[in-house]
Amino acid sequence: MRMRKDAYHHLREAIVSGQFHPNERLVEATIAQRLGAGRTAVRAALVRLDQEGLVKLEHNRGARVRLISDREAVEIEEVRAALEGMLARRAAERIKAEGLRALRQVMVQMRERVEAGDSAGYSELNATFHQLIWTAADHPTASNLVGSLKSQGIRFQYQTALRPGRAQRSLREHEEIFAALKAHDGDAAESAMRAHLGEVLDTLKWAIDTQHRTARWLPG
Amino acid sequence: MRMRKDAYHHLREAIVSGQFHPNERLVEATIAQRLGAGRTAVRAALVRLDQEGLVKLEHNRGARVRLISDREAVEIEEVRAALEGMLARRAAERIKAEGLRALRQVMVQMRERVEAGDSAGYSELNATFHQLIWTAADHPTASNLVGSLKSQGIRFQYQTALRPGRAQRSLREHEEIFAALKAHDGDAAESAMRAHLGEVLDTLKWAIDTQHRTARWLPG
DNA sequence: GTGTACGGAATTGTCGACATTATTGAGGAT
DNA sequence: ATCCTCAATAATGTCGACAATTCCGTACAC
Repeated sequence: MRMRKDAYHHLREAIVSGQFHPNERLVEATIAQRLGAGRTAVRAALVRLDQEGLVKLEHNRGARVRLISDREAVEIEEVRAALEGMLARRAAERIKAEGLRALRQVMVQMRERVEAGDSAGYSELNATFHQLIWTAADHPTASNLVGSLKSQGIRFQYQTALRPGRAQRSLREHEEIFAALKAHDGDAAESAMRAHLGEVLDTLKWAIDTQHRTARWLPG
Repeated sequence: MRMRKDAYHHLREAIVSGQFHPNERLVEATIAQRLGAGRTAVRAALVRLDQEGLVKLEHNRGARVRLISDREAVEIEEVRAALEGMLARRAAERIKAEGLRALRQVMVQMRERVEAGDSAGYSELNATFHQLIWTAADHPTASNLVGSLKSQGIRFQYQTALRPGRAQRSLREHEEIFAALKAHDGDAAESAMRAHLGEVLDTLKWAIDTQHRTARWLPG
Protein backbone atom coordinates (compact mmCIF):
# COMPACT_ATOMS: atom_id res chain seq x y z
CA MET A 1 0.00 0.00 0.00
CA ARG A 2 1.76 3.09 -1.21
CA MET A 3 0.98 6.03 1.04
CA ARG A 4 1.02 8.67 -1.64
CA LYS A 5 1.06 12.20 -0.29
CA ASP A 6 -1.63 14.36 -1.77
CA ALA A 7 -1.10 17.43 -3.89
CA TYR A 8 -1.61 19.78 -0.97
CA HIS A 9 1.24 18.39 1.10
CA HIS A 10 3.52 18.10 -1.91
CA LEU A 11 2.96 21.68 -2.93
CA ARG A 12 3.18 23.02 0.60
CA GLU A 13 6.47 21.28 1.13
CA ALA A 14 7.79 22.66 -2.15
CA ILE A 15 6.83 26.19 -1.18
CA VAL A 16 8.13 26.28 2.38
CA SER A 17 11.38 24.68 1.31
CA GLY A 18 11.88 27.50 -1.13
CA GLN A 19 11.56 25.66 -4.43
CA PHE A 20 9.61 28.60 -5.81
CA HIS A 21 10.69 32.19 -5.84
CA PRO A 22 8.60 34.64 -3.85
CA ASN A 23 5.88 36.09 -6.01
CA GLU A 24 6.40 33.39 -8.61
CA ARG A 25 3.33 32.53 -10.55
CA LEU A 26 1.87 29.07 -9.95
CA VAL A 27 0.28 27.79 -13.13
CA GLU A 28 -2.18 25.04 -12.44
CA ALA A 29 -1.35 22.89 -15.44
CA THR A 30 2.39 23.09 -14.81
CA ILE A 31 2.06 22.17 -11.15
CA ALA A 32 -0.31 19.36 -11.96
CA GLN A 33 2.22 17.87 -14.33
CA ARG A 34 5.09 18.36 -11.93
CA LEU A 35 3.25 16.65 -9.08
CA GLY A 36 1.65 14.01 -11.25
CA ALA A 37 -1.80 15.08 -10.13
CA GLY A 38 -4.90 16.35 -11.85
CA ARG A 39 -5.76 19.99 -12.17
CA THR A 40 -8.70 19.51 -9.83
CA ALA A 41 -6.48 18.37 -7.00
CA VAL A 42 -4.04 21.21 -7.59
CA ARG A 43 -6.91 23.65 -7.55
CA ALA A 44 -8.11 22.36 -4.18
CA ALA A 45 -4.57 22.53 -2.84
CA LEU A 46 -4.24 26.14 -3.97
CA VAL A 47 -7.47 27.09 -2.21
CA ARG A 48 -6.21 25.58 1.01
CA LEU A 49 -2.82 27.24 0.68
CA ASP A 50 -4.55 30.54 0.03
CA GLN A 51 -6.63 30.19 3.16
CA GLU A 52 -3.45 29.28 4.99
CA GLY A 53 -1.69 32.37 3.66
CA LEU A 54 1.15 30.68 1.80
CA VAL A 55 -0.29 31.52 -1.58
CA LYS A 56 -2.20 34.48 -2.91
CA LEU A 57 -5.15 33.62 -5.10
CA GLU A 58 -6.66 36.34 -7.29
CA HIS A 59 -9.80 35.84 -9.26
CA ASN A 60 -9.13 35.03 -12.91
CA ARG A 61 -5.49 35.76 -12.31
CA GLY A 62 -4.21 32.59 -10.81
CA ALA A 63 -2.03 31.97 -7.82
CA ARG A 64 1.32 33.33 -6.74
CA VAL A 65 3.67 32.35 -3.97
CA ARG A 66 2.96 34.87 -1.31
CA LEU A 67 5.85 37.09 -0.45
CA ILE A 68 6.10 37.60 3.27
CA SER A 69 6.77 41.27 3.81
CA ASP A 70 9.28 42.40 6.41
CA ARG A 71 6.48 43.76 8.51
CA GLU A 72 4.45 40.58 8.31
CA ALA A 73 7.47 38.49 9.23
CA VAL A 74 7.87 40.50 12.40
CA GLU A 75 4.17 40.22 13.18
CA ILE A 76 4.24 36.47 12.72
CA GLU A 77 7.07 36.12 15.20
CA GLU A 78 5.19 38.31 17.66
CA VAL A 79 2.14 36.08 17.44
CA ARG A 80 4.36 33.07 17.83
CA ALA A 81 5.83 34.55 20.99
CA ALA A 82 2.38 35.12 22.50
CA LEU A 83 1.12 31.63 21.70
CA GLU A 84 4.27 29.73 22.55
CA GLY A 85 4.46 31.65 25.81
CA MET A 86 1.05 30.31 26.72
CA LEU A 87 2.02 26.83 25.59
CA ALA A 88 5.19 26.90 27.67
CA ARG A 89 3.18 27.89 30.75
CA ARG A 90 0.79 25.00 30.25
CA ALA A 91 3.62 22.60 29.51
CA ALA A 92 5.32 23.53 32.79
CA GLU A 93 2.11 22.81 34.65
CA ARG A 94 1.58 19.37 33.22
CA ILE A 95 4.78 17.93 31.81
CA LYS A 96 5.66 14.42 33.00
CA ALA A 97 8.97 12.69 33.61
CA GLU A 98 8.80 11.16 30.17
CA GLY A 99 8.49 14.52 28.47
CA LEU A 100 11.37 15.94 30.50
CA ARG A 101 13.54 13.01 29.54
CA ALA A 102 12.85 13.58 25.83
CA LEU A 103 13.64 17.28 26.18
CA ARG A 104 16.88 16.61 28.03
CA GLN A 105 17.97 14.25 25.29
CA VAL A 106 17.29 16.85 22.61
CA MET A 107 19.25 19.44 24.56
CA VAL A 108 22.27 17.14 24.71
CA GLN A 109 22.18 16.77 20.95
CA MET A 110 21.76 20.53 20.51
CA ARG A 111 24.91 21.13 22.52
CA GLU A 112 26.76 18.69 20.27
CA ARG A 113 25.52 20.41 17.12
CA VAL A 114 26.58 23.82 18.41
CA GLU A 115 30.05 22.55 19.27
CA ALA A 116 30.30 20.95 15.83
CA GLY A 117 29.20 24.20 14.21
CA ASP A 118 26.37 22.38 12.45
CA SER A 119 23.74 25.09 12.26
CA ALA A 120 21.40 23.13 9.99
CA GLY A 121 21.30 20.22 12.40
CA TYR A 122 20.86 22.62 15.31
CA SER A 123 17.93 24.28 13.60
CA GLU A 124 16.20 20.96 13.14
CA LEU A 125 16.69 20.02 16.78
CA ASN A 126 15.42 23.43 17.73
CA ALA A 127 12.16 22.67 15.96
CA THR A 128 11.98 19.32 17.73
CA PHE A 129 12.51 21.01 21.10
CA HIS A 130 9.61 23.38 20.55
CA GLN A 131 7.38 20.61 19.29
CA LEU A 132 8.04 18.55 22.40
CA ILE A 133 6.83 21.49 24.45
CA TRP A 134 3.65 21.67 22.37
CA THR A 135 3.08 18.02 22.99
CA ALA A 136 3.51 18.47 26.72
CA ALA A 137 1.17 21.47 26.72
CA ASP A 138 -1.57 19.23 25.33
CA HIS A 139 -3.35 22.11 23.62
CA PRO A 140 -4.21 21.11 20.04
CA THR A 141 -5.90 24.39 19.15
CA ALA A 142 -2.87 26.52 19.95
CA SER A 143 -0.40 23.97 18.59
CA ASN A 144 -2.12 23.78 15.24
CA LEU A 145 -2.21 27.56 14.97
CA VAL A 146 1.47 27.94 15.74
CA GLY A 147 2.30 25.08 13.41
CA SER A 148 0.54 26.69 10.48
CA LEU A 149 2.17 30.03 11.10
CA LYS A 150 4.71 30.08 8.29
CA SER A 151 7.65 30.61 10.59
CA GLN A 152 9.45 27.99 8.53
CA GLY A 153 9.08 30.15 5.47
CA ILE A 154 10.43 33.09 7.40
CA ARG A 155 13.51 31.27 8.49
CA PHE A 156 14.17 30.34 4.89
CA GLN A 157 13.45 33.77 3.52
CA TYR A 158 15.61 35.63 5.98
CA GLN A 159 18.32 33.11 6.91
CA THR A 160 18.08 34.04 10.56
CA ALA A 161 20.48 31.31 11.61
CA LEU A 162 23.45 33.11 10.09
CA ARG A 163 23.88 35.72 12.79
CA PRO A 164 27.24 35.31 14.48
CA GLY A 165 27.06 33.88 17.98
CA ARG A 166 23.34 33.26 17.70
CA ALA A 167 23.56 29.52 18.31
CA GLN A 168 25.35 29.83 21.66
CA ARG A 169 22.89 32.36 23.01
CA SER A 170 19.98 30.36 21.70
CA LEU A 171 21.31 27.33 23.55
CA ARG A 172 21.41 29.22 26.85
CA GLU A 173 17.87 30.43 26.32
CA HIS A 174 16.69 26.90 25.77
CA GLU A 175 18.41 25.82 28.94
CA GLU A 176 16.43 28.40 30.89
CA ILE A 177 13.19 27.23 29.39
CA PHE A 178 14.07 23.67 30.25
CA ALA A 179 14.86 24.61 33.84
CA ALA A 180 11.48 26.29 34.25
CA LEU A 181 9.68 23.29 32.82
CA LYS A 182 11.57 20.96 35.10
CA ALA A 183 10.58 23.10 38.09
CA HIS A 184 6.94 23.10 36.91
CA ASP A 185 7.00 26.88 37.20
CA GLY A 186 4.42 28.23 34.73
CA ASP A 187 5.30 31.91 35.18
CA ALA A 188 9.00 31.28 34.65
CA ALA A 189 8.36 29.08 31.64
CA GLU A 190 6.20 31.68 29.96
CA SER A 191 8.65 34.48 30.57
CA ALA A 192 11.67 32.37 29.51
CA MET A 193 9.89 31.45 26.31
CA ARG A 194 8.93 35.06 25.69
CA ALA A 195 12.50 36.13 26.28
CA HIS A 196 13.78 33.49 23.90
CA LEU A 197 11.37 34.46 21.15
CA GLY A 198 12.10 38.11 21.82
CA GLU A 199 15.71 37.32 20.94
CA VAL A 200 14.57 35.49 17.84
CA LEU A 201 12.59 38.58 16.94
CA ASP A 202 15.63 40.81 17.38
CA THR A 203 17.64 38.45 15.20
CA LEU A 204 14.96 38.64 12.57
CA LYS A 205 15.03 42.43 12.64
CA TRP A 206 18.80 42.29 12.34
CA ALA A 207 18.48 39.97 9.34
CA ILE A 208 15.98 42.32 7.71
CA ASP A 209 18.32 45.23 8.24
CA THR A 210 21.27 43.29 6.87
CA GLN A 211 19.28 42.31 3.84
CA HIS A 212 18.51 45.95 3.10
CA ARG A 213 22.10 47.06 3.46
CA THR A 214 23.31 44.23 1.26
CA ALA A 215 20.78 45.14 -1.37
CA ARG A 216 22.07 48.69 -1.40
CA TRP A 217 25.71 47.66 -1.68
CA LEU A 218 25.15 45.10 -4.37
CA PRO A 219 22.28 46.42 -6.44
CA GLY A 220 20.88 43.66 -8.62
CA MET B 1 -23.75 46.00 -10.45
CA ARG B 2 -24.98 43.37 -8.06
CA MET B 3 -22.19 42.48 -5.68
CA ARG B 4 -23.24 38.88 -5.14
CA LYS B 5 -21.45 37.28 -2.25
CA ASP B 6 -19.70 34.11 -3.21
CA ALA B 7 -20.57 30.66 -2.00
CA TYR B 8 -17.90 30.72 0.67
CA HIS B 9 -19.25 33.77 2.47
CA HIS B 10 -22.84 32.62 2.11
CA LEU B 11 -22.11 29.25 3.59
CA ARG B 12 -19.89 30.60 6.33
CA GLU B 13 -22.56 33.04 7.40
CA ALA B 14 -25.15 30.26 7.43
CA ILE B 15 -22.96 28.08 9.62
CA VAL B 16 -21.87 30.62 12.22
CA SER B 17 -25.42 31.92 12.56
CA GLY B 18 -26.52 28.43 13.45
CA GLN B 19 -28.64 27.58 10.43
CA PHE B 20 -27.21 24.07 10.46
CA HIS B 21 -27.20 21.71 13.36
CA PRO B 22 -23.83 20.70 14.74
CA ASN B 23 -22.59 17.59 13.01
CA GLU B 24 -25.18 18.00 10.27
CA ARG B 25 -24.11 16.60 6.96
CA LEU B 26 -23.49 19.10 4.20
CA VAL B 27 -24.41 17.55 0.87
CA GLU B 28 -22.76 19.37 -2.00
CA ALA B 29 -25.68 19.17 -4.39
CA THR B 30 -28.18 20.36 -1.80
CA ILE B 31 -26.05 23.32 -0.76
CA ALA B 32 -25.37 24.23 -4.35
CA GLN B 33 -29.10 24.40 -5.03
CA ARG B 34 -29.79 26.33 -1.84
CA LEU B 35 -27.15 28.95 -2.60
CA GLY B 36 -27.82 29.03 -6.31
CA ALA B 37 -24.22 28.11 -7.07
CA GLY B 38 -22.49 25.32 -8.90
CA ARG B 39 -21.11 22.26 -7.19
CA THR B 40 -17.58 23.38 -8.04
CA ALA B 41 -17.95 26.60 -6.10
CA VAL B 42 -19.49 24.80 -3.14
CA ARG B 43 -16.61 22.34 -3.20
CA ALA B 44 -14.05 25.15 -3.05
CA ALA B 45 -15.99 26.78 -0.23
CA LEU B 46 -16.01 23.55 1.75
CA VAL B 47 -12.27 23.17 1.35
CA ARG B 48 -11.74 26.67 2.72
CA LEU B 49 -14.13 26.12 5.59
CA ASP B 50 -12.36 22.88 6.39
CA GLN B 51 -9.03 24.63 6.52
CA GLU B 52 -10.65 27.27 8.69
CA GLY B 53 -12.04 24.62 11.03
CA LEU B 54 -15.73 25.35 10.67
CA VAL B 55 -16.37 22.22 8.69
CA LYS B 56 -14.91 18.75 8.83
CA LEU B 57 -14.10 17.20 5.48
CA GLU B 58 -13.49 13.46 5.33
CA HIS B 59 -12.27 11.73 2.23
CA ASN B 60 -15.09 10.12 0.30
CA ARG B 61 -17.43 10.90 3.14
CA GLY B 62 -18.35 14.47 2.52
CA ALA B 63 -18.51 17.41 4.86
CA ARG B 64 -20.15 17.97 8.21
CA VAL B 65 -20.62 21.04 10.32
CA ARG B 66 -17.90 20.77 12.86
CA LEU B 67 -19.11 20.40 16.38
CA ILE B 68 -17.02 22.45 18.75
CA SER B 69 -16.33 20.23 21.70
CA ASP B 70 -16.41 21.62 25.22
CA ARG B 71 -12.68 21.19 25.44
CA GLU B 72 -12.05 22.95 22.16
CA ALA B 73 -14.28 25.83 23.15
CA VAL B 74 -12.17 26.38 26.24
CA GLU B 75 -8.97 26.15 24.22
CA ILE B 76 -10.22 28.70 21.72
CA GLU B 77 -10.93 31.19 24.47
CA GLU B 78 -7.49 30.58 25.92
CA VAL B 79 -5.88 31.36 22.60
CA ARG B 80 -8.06 34.42 22.30
CA ALA B 81 -6.87 35.59 25.71
CA ALA B 82 -3.22 35.23 24.71
CA LEU B 83 -3.62 37.06 21.42
CA GLU B 84 -5.94 39.79 22.60
CA GLY B 85 -3.62 40.38 25.54
CA MET B 86 -0.83 41.10 23.10
CA LEU B 87 -3.11 43.28 21.00
CA ALA B 88 -4.20 45.29 24.03
CA ARG B 89 -0.57 45.92 24.95
CA ARG B 90 0.21 47.19 21.48
CA ALA B 91 -2.95 49.25 21.38
CA ALA B 92 -2.01 50.96 24.63
CA GLU B 93 1.38 51.84 23.18
CA ARG B 94 0.05 53.44 20.03
CA ILE B 95 -3.58 54.46 20.42
CA LYS B 96 -4.38 58.04 19.40
CA ALA B 97 -6.91 60.54 20.69
CA GLU B 98 -9.29 59.57 17.92
CA GLY B 99 -9.26 55.92 18.92
CA LEU B 100 -9.81 56.78 22.57
CA ARG B 101 -12.77 58.95 21.63
CA ALA B 102 -14.37 56.10 19.68
CA LEU B 103 -13.83 53.72 22.58
CA ARG B 104 -15.29 56.15 25.09
CA GLN B 105 -18.38 56.53 22.95
CA VAL B 106 -18.86 52.77 22.76
CA MET B 107 -18.49 52.50 26.52
CA VAL B 108 -21.24 55.07 27.05
CA GLN B 109 -23.56 53.03 24.87
CA MET B 110 -22.58 49.83 26.67
CA ARG B 111 -23.58 51.38 29.99
CA GLU B 112 -26.95 52.31 28.50
CA ARG B 113 -27.52 48.79 27.19
CA VAL B 114 -26.67 47.26 30.57
CA GLU B 115 -29.08 49.60 32.35
CA ALA B 116 -31.75 48.79 29.80
CA GLY B 117 -31.11 45.07 30.29
CA ASP B 118 -30.53 44.65 26.56
CA SER B 119 -28.00 41.83 26.49
CA ALA B 120 -28.10 41.34 22.72
CA GLY B 121 -27.29 44.99 22.10
CA TYR B 122 -24.58 44.84 24.75
CA SER B 123 -23.02 41.83 23.12
CA GLU B 124 -22.83 43.62 19.81
CA LEU B 125 -21.19 46.67 21.36
CA ASN B 126 -18.82 44.36 23.16
CA ALA B 127 -17.64 43.05 19.80
CA THR B 128 -17.25 46.61 18.55
CA PHE B 129 -15.16 47.50 21.59
CA HIS B 130 -12.75 44.68 20.98
CA GLN B 131 -12.51 45.44 17.30
CA LEU B 132 -11.63 49.06 18.03
CA ILE B 133 -8.73 47.78 20.10
CA TRP B 134 -7.57 45.59 17.24
CA THR B 135 -7.66 48.60 14.96
CA ALA B 136 -5.60 50.64 17.38
CA ALA B 137 -3.10 47.79 17.77
CA ASP B 138 -2.44 47.96 14.03
CA HIS B 139 -1.43 44.30 13.83
CA PRO B 140 -3.19 42.64 10.88
CA THR B 141 -1.67 39.21 11.43
CA ALA B 142 -2.95 38.83 14.97
CA SER B 143 -6.25 40.53 14.21
CA ASN B 144 -7.03 38.20 11.36
CA LEU B 145 -6.20 35.20 13.48
CA VAL B 146 -8.41 36.27 16.35
CA GLY B 147 -11.16 37.19 13.91
CA SER B 148 -11.18 33.75 12.34
CA LEU B 149 -11.21 32.03 15.69
CA LYS B 150 -14.81 30.83 15.82
CA SER B 151 -15.54 32.62 19.08
CA GLN B 152 -18.78 33.71 17.47
CA GLY B 153 -19.78 30.11 17.03
CA ILE B 154 -18.94 29.46 20.65
CA ARG B 155 -21.12 32.24 21.93
CA PHE B 156 -23.96 30.88 19.85
CA GLN B 157 -23.42 27.30 20.91
CA TYR B 158 -23.11 28.01 24.63
CA GLN B 159 -25.20 31.14 25.18
CA THR B 160 -22.60 32.60 27.49
CA ALA B 161 -24.41 35.89 27.84
CA LEU B 162 -27.13 34.36 29.99
CA ARG B 163 -25.19 34.18 33.22
CA PRO B 164 -26.81 36.35 35.89
CA GLY B 165 -24.87 39.51 36.69
CA ARG B 166 -22.38 38.91 33.92
CA ALA B 167 -23.10 42.17 32.11
CA GLN B 168 -22.31 44.41 35.09
CA ARG B 169 -19.01 42.69 35.82
CA SER B 170 -18.12 42.70 32.15
CA LEU B 171 -18.74 46.43 32.05
CA ARG B 172 -16.34 47.03 34.94
CA GLU B 173 -13.69 44.91 33.25
CA HIS B 174 -14.01 46.96 30.09
CA GLU B 175 -13.63 50.13 32.09
CA GLU B 176 -10.32 48.89 33.44
CA ILE B 177 -9.08 48.06 29.98
CA PHE B 178 -10.09 51.48 28.79
CA ALA B 179 -8.27 53.16 31.67
CA ALA B 180 -5.07 51.30 30.84
CA LEU B 181 -5.33 52.25 27.18
CA LYS B 182 -5.93 55.87 28.08
CA ALA B 183 -2.83 55.83 30.28
CA HIS B 184 -0.82 54.22 27.46
CA ASP B 185 0.24 51.56 29.95
CA GLY B 186 0.99 48.40 27.96
CA ASP B 187 1.53 46.11 30.93
CA ALA B 188 -1.73 47.19 32.55
CA ALA B 189 -3.64 46.84 29.30
CA GLU B 190 -2.39 43.33 28.72
CA SER B 191 -3.17 42.21 32.24
CA ALA B 192 -6.60 43.87 32.26
CA MET B 193 -7.45 42.19 28.98
CA ARG B 194 -6.21 38.87 30.28
CA ALA B 195 -8.27 39.28 33.43
CA HIS B 196 -11.35 40.13 31.39
CA LEU B 197 -10.97 37.14 29.10
CA GLY B 198 -10.23 34.98 32.13
CA GLU B 199 -13.66 35.93 33.41
CA VAL B 200 -15.15 35.13 30.02
CA LEU B 201 -13.44 31.77 30.24
CA ASP B 202 -14.93 31.11 33.66
CA THR B 203 -18.34 32.04 32.34
CA LEU B 204 -17.87 29.64 29.47
CA LYS B 205 -16.94 26.85 31.88
CA TRP B 206 -20.02 27.69 33.94
CA ALA B 207 -22.17 27.53 30.80
CA ILE B 208 -20.70 24.15 29.88
CA ASP B 209 -21.41 22.86 33.35
CA THR B 210 -24.97 24.21 33.27
CA GLN B 211 -25.53 22.59 29.92
CA HIS B 212 -24.49 19.22 31.29
CA ARG B 213 -26.74 19.49 34.35
CA THR B 214 -29.68 20.53 32.20
CA ALA B 215 -29.05 17.61 29.88
CA ARG B 216 -29.19 15.26 32.84
CA TRP B 217 -32.41 16.74 34.22
CA LEU B 218 -34.18 16.82 30.90
CA PRO B 219 -32.82 13.88 28.97
CA GLY B 220 -33.65 14.25 25.32
C1' DG C 1 11.15 56.71 -28.95
C1' DT C 2 6.88 56.32 -26.49
C1' DG C 3 2.49 55.00 -25.95
C1' DT C 4 -1.80 52.61 -27.50
C1' DA C 5 -4.94 49.35 -29.84
C1' DC C 6 -5.50 44.86 -31.30
C1' DG C 7 -5.40 39.82 -31.84
C1' DG C 8 -3.58 35.34 -30.72
C1' DA C 9 -1.96 32.48 -27.01
C1' DA C 10 -2.20 31.07 -22.47
C1' DT C 11 -4.67 30.47 -18.25
C1' DT C 12 -8.42 30.23 -15.27
C1' DG C 13 -13.43 29.21 -14.04
C1' DT C 14 -17.34 26.32 -14.61
C1' DC C 15 -20.09 22.71 -16.10
C1' DG C 16 -21.46 17.95 -17.09
C1' DA C 17 -20.26 13.10 -17.24
C1' DC C 18 -18.63 9.14 -15.20
C1' DA C 19 -15.99 6.11 -12.01
C1' DT C 20 -15.42 5.22 -7.17
C1' DT C 21 -16.94 4.95 -2.72
C1' DA C 22 -20.21 5.19 1.19
C1' DT C 23 -24.92 4.52 2.84
C1' DT C 24 -29.30 2.54 3.06
C1' DG C 25 -32.72 -1.01 3.08
C1' DA C 26 -34.60 -5.47 2.09
C1' DG C 27 -34.24 -10.18 2.59
C1' DG C 28 -32.63 -14.33 4.69
C1' DA C 29 -30.07 -17.25 8.13
C1' DT C 30 -29.51 -18.35 12.92
C1' DA D 1 -35.48 -10.60 17.39
C1' DT D 2 -30.67 -9.86 15.82
C1' DC D 3 -27.18 -10.01 12.74
C1' DC D 4 -25.25 -10.58 8.19
C1' DT D 5 -25.21 -10.24 2.98
C1' DC D 6 -25.90 -7.98 -0.91
C1' DA D 7 -28.06 -5.16 -4.17
C1' DA D 8 -29.86 -0.40 -4.96
C1' DT D 9 -29.24 4.25 -4.12
C1' DA D 10 -26.92 8.40 -3.11
C1' DA D 11 -22.92 11.13 -2.70
C1' DT D 12 -18.23 12.18 -3.60
C1' DG D 13 -13.79 12.50 -6.48
C1' DT D 14 -11.79 13.16 -10.89
C1' DC D 15 -11.45 14.04 -15.57
C1' DG D 16 -12.11 16.43 -20.02
C1' DA D 17 -14.20 20.12 -22.58
C1' DC D 18 -15.45 24.70 -23.30
C1' DA D 19 -16.35 29.59 -22.21
C1' DA D 20 -14.49 33.72 -20.10
C1' DT D 21 -10.70 36.32 -18.91
C1' DT D 22 -6.10 37.79 -18.75
C1' DC D 23 -1.55 38.10 -20.67
C1' DC D 24 1.77 39.18 -24.21
C1' DG D 25 3.83 40.38 -28.46
C1' DT D 26 3.06 42.97 -32.66
C1' DA D 27 1.74 46.72 -35.42
C1' DC D 28 0.51 51.31 -35.69
C1' DA D 29 -0.05 56.36 -34.53
C1' DC D 30 2.14 60.44 -33.01
